[in-house]
Amino acid sequence: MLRRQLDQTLPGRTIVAAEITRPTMFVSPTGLPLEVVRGRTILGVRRRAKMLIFDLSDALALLVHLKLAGQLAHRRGDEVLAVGGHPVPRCDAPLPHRSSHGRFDLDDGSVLWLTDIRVFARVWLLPAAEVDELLRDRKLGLEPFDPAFTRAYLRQALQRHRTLPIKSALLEQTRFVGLGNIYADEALIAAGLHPERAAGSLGDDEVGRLHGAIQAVLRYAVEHGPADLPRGRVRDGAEFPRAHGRAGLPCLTCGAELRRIKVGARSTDFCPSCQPAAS
DNA sequence: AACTACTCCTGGAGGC
DNA sequence: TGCCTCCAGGAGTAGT
Repeated sequence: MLRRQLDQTLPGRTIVAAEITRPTMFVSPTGLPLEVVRGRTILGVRRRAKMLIFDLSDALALLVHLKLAGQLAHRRGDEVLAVGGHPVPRCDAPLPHRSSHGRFDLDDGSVLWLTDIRVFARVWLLPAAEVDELLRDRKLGLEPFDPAFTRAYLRQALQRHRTLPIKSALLEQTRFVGLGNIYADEALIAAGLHPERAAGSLGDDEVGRLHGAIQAVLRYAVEHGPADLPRGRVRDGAEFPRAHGRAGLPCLTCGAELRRIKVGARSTDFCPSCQPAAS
């Protein structure tokens, strides 16, 4: 969603100034200073797993990982051209926010803002030729819409984590990528699987349900934007979030009260009725 | 190789 | 209203 928006508004724009005020947020593996992006043109915006890749002219690239609270907003004055990531600050809030730690000024007067209230987001600057190596080092698994991500692949991936809770296995990025804490909960409630089930204990039909749920959740996220709304509110007509952030509220399917537990130190919301401990 | 615990940060929510 | 405490959460790393 965010990548699609940015890939509509940014290509062709030239960076006239760039600043990242938090040193920890900027990573330059080859020592290139951020200033070298000045005068470079943005050619396109790609995505690999949870990394956004901005291809620049002169064989440079910027990589951005928003982590858990990062937000990118492309603005021209008060006009919002593109926005995505964490919901704080609100998409129509005046920028810079006090947590706006990065800005890229573009040749048409618009600005790409990076705001992160937790300061966990990272921006890498490196030669384009080294992007693949950086991504390879992260040992990322398959994209869930890769044709190779089949039910059989998922079953095999889960078998490698026999005793690990299924919720924890879904967050592991080395077999397949894209699910964070929220979407993992959403995939599990859609598949009707208890988050503490052992990953290796799923039957073929359960793996099939999970496979479909993972793709459905991520397809919805790509088309409609993040499920991350404050306090579990559900957008009018929206399918998500059905689980995450809704502990104590009634299940949208059966009306039972959703529960919150910790799985692998991660907050996990689920429906005790729709997601039984064993099937 | 699989798994757990710890770390990084600080805005915002909730308690009183 | 305002001060205080605690929670969230991706992923790298060290240790078992």
